[in-house]
Amino acid sequence: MANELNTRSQQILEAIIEEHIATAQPVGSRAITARLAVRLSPATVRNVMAELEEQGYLCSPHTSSGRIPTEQGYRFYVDTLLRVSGIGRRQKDRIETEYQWKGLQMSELLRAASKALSSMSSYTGLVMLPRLQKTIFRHIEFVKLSSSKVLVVFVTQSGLVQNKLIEIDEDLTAAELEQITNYLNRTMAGLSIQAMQNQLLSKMAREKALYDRLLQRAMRLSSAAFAGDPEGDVIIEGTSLFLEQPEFCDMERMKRIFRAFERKSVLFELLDRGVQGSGVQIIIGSETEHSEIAGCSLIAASYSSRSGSLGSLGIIGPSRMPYAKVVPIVDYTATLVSRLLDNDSD
Amino acid sequence: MANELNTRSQQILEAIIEEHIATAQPVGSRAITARLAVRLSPATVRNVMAELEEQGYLCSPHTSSGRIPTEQGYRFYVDTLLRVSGIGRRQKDRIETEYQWKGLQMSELLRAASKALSSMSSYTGLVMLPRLQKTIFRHIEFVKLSSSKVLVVFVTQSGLVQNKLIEIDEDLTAAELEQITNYLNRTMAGLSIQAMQNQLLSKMAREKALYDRLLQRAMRLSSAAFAGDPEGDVIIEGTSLFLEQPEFCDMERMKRIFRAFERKSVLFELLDRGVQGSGVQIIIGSETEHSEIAGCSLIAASYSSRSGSLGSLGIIGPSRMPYAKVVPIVDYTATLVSRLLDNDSD
DNA sequence: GGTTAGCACTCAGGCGGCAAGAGTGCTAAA
DNA sequence: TTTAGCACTCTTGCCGCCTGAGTGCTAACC
Repeated sequence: MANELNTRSQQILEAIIEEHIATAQPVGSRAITARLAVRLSPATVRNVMAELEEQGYLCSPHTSSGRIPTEQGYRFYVDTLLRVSGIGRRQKDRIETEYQWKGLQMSELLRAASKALSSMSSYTGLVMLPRLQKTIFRHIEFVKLSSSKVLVVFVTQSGLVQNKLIEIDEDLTAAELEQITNYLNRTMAGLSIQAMQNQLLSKMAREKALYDRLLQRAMRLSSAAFAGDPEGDVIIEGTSLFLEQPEFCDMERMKRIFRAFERKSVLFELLDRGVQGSGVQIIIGSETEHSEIAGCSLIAASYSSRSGSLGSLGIIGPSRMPYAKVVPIVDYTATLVSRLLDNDSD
Repeated sequence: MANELNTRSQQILEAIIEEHIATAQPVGSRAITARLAVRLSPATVRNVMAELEEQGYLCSPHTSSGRIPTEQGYRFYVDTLLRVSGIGRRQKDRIETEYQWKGLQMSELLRAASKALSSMSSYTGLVMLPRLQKTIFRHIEFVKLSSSKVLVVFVTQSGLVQNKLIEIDEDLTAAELEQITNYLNRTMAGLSIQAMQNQLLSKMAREKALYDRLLQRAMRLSSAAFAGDPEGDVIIEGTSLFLEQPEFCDMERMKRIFRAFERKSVLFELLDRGVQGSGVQIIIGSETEHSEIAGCSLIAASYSSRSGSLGSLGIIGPSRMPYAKVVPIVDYTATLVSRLLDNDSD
């Protein structure tokens, strides 16, 4: 099978996909002739469509209805036909002015980003919280709440604030806590949480009978503080927009999707894939490898701060999605978030 | 119109409502005769049903289909027919063992409660976060992040941890911050956040030209810290369960409900009504005064800690809801949460 | 007077047939 | 290689029909 598509086939495929994106209906040969720059008869278009179906780019829901793109079709479209322009000035302005970005804590900033993604794109916005493990330690503080409870607050380089309640079995004076605080802040600043944990553990192992009682306590306290990094969280906004999509009028499918949203782990895993890569990543349909969200696509881009890549954000919607419109939104939001986090981290 | 219902009418109304709750279908006279303890003919039941319709407790979707309860019907059922038993041992055990309740911070605890409510009831679980204003101040801590940024962490009596980033225009040394911290913790402990704010404001006004420069700074810093209590948040779990309800097969309605969930303010307002009251409150249909969630009912109970009522929690679902099963779940969860918060606050 | 049997009536929902419309595949001509 | 023409397919909406569930009413019954 000659898998090369000539220019005309590509143009027709593009027209079909864009028409389908616009109408959500199977598209017939006639509609394409109207869309195409060159003048072609429906019959010719039909011949090409038959080829495209042969080659797996299209399929028809039943004999004699129009064609709809397959996943392979979308993939080809996204990879080679899609021309992504930069984001428009007006959209850029809208993102920047419609949301309050300044003076937010990281978690609020990320929520605002998710909302912005959703409302700008009319799809569901997703932002994964940074994996704590990978973030850079900046500051720790212990707040004694009672004789057996201590609140640990730590702040990462990029401004993520995490707090955790830990139980202690021995009473510590405020002065001792302060000493421990100072020790940790002095020795651990600049390390990633992961490196810090490793260091703490190895120190504890190495110096089992730790001569310095205070140090010993510091070790124990802080390793308790960092134990159990909560599994990745995802901020989801605009789920109701999913219900707007005509292709999800099937309640059963809708239920599966919403259940996946609730569990979040699926979405986290998908977004996590986008963290490494640069630029906008597009995952189409079964490429997600999760049948719950069959027929959905995810557009993701990673955001970072000076200290490196932190996580990724994006949107999820039906595979029939106006990629040309949506990709710049995701792209710009990611860079905006990165920029804001950089500003915040000093 | 003699609005008094005699015993038999009540029994029949009860049977109709319970049958409808079980089947989600309009119920006919025949089905009722089977359900009823006393032996009655369908014709008799029909007569009574006609009366009940006359009086506004029932209505029929169209001539010659069974009857369904009106809101007034549900209201009567809930007020006078419903016999709520205590929670069963098995359910109690399930709530307590299926979730990790110990050693959680308040926000995690409340999320666990929302999940538990949802999974126990098979409806959507709701928990409102305490209004910060009403909670009792316990401890404040300032963490200096840079020359212009300070992280304020404060803890309430019941263990709610709140942090906020504030910008400062003058540099403060660590020692100064500590002095301010100590001052605030000493003078403000035990006050409600609201009282504290008032006190701060009045102090600032009274002593405009404050002689003590440090005190002046303390005032400014802390009033910035407490400014802008975020409007009430609600933890929602199990929204996908809403899709399971046969009465919401209508996409339009579903969309409206999900939009309300996203905005949260509607739910917060409803839960807030439940804060004052004691015991379980039931809000049915249009009593919610929000058309977006027409046909829904909310079951709520307030939770509290030693320092007083904090907020409320509950579930939301279609008005056709097994109240007898659901009310004890909400009730028990509220007392469980209250108990756990009490344990935590020492 | 309350209760019941009987009966006519109503209405939703399912099913089959029918026509229209959209779209295809194929063939033959340009 | 493209196109016009044509037969064919399949969905969709519509109409009418029937069935079943359920009602309201009336008249008989206890």
